[in-house]
Amino acid sequence: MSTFSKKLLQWYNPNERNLPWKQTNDAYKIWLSEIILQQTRVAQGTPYYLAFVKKYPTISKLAKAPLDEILKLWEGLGYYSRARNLHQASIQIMEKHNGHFPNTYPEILQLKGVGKYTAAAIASFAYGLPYALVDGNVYRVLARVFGIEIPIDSTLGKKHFEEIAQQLLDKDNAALYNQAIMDFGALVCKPSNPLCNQCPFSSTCIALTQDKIQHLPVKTKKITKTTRHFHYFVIHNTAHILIQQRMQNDIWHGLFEFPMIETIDHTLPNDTKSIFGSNKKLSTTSSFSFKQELTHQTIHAHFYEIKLSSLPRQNTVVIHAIKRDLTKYVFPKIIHSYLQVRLIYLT
DNA sequence: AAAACGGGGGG
DNA sequence: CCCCCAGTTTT
Repeated sequence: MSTFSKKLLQWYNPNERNLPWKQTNDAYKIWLSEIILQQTRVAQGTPYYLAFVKKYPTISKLAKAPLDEILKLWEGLGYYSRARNLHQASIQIMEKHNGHFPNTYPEILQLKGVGKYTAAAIASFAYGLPYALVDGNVYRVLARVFGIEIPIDSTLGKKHFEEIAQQLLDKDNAALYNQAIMDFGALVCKPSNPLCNQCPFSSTCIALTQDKIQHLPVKTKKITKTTRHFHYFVIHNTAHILIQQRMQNDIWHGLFEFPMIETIDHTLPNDTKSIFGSNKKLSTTSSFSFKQELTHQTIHAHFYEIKLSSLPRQNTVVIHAIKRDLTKYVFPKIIHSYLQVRLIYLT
């Protein structure tokens, strides 16, 4: 066992986080937790994990559930393809593995939504298999302790970190080691203001001794943010309201929204009014605007409430939703925010 | 190899 | 305002 592993496990013993998914050896629950926690903070994911385990205690229950129901429980968590993959993978397991969660790394890796990180996590946590996982914590801890300056978002960097991680792994205690390095990254070797005075590696840490903590790990890609304006037409009569489902190749695939147009700024095109003919209630300025910050874009949503005596016909795209049933549909956060404020006035 | 994919928290 | 979070899939 490497000195690094030894020190890490010594730190872990009295300092480990007590998290719900650590209390089980059930590969299904571990898988569930790992999918939920992808690019998601523990505090944000935990209530979703508890809700999913409660509603779908077994792989079979999850596989039998309709996708809509799973998406509804996922609502608000983001990266909704994770919920679709979760559903697909559960069916995969029922059909190809006879309902038993696969217990080898290559088989686990085949599951939809499971990449190298998640496969290593499940393989080690559920079955004690000797696969070192590499997540954001691992990149940070290794980059700092060993002073690795290869960019973590490069192909070469990823490969390099995976090799180092696998080398350092305590293969007889893979689960413990993998848990330990993540807890250590989350509690001590934090992205900003790491607790170097409590760190067992402080005497040898390259980042600390060479004052490179802010500089490590190295990332090269810069995020470009675009601004988008969505104009939503909240068209309703006494009992119904028009909604439609978002298509793929854009954010919020499969989620619902109101009929809309997208423009380059906050103003509605002049000809928009003609779409609604003589309707006087459509103002060219919205009554309600909400902003949503995403990683790669800023979404401005403008809502125009239009009450009609009779609604345009339903078609393959637009659905006449019953107002009272509106909460059964899955909406993006920004629509949800709007509905929280306005639903009571619309019904 | 790069871009897309949500939402929230921290500095 | 920018970065990060128990990353994976698509382009």
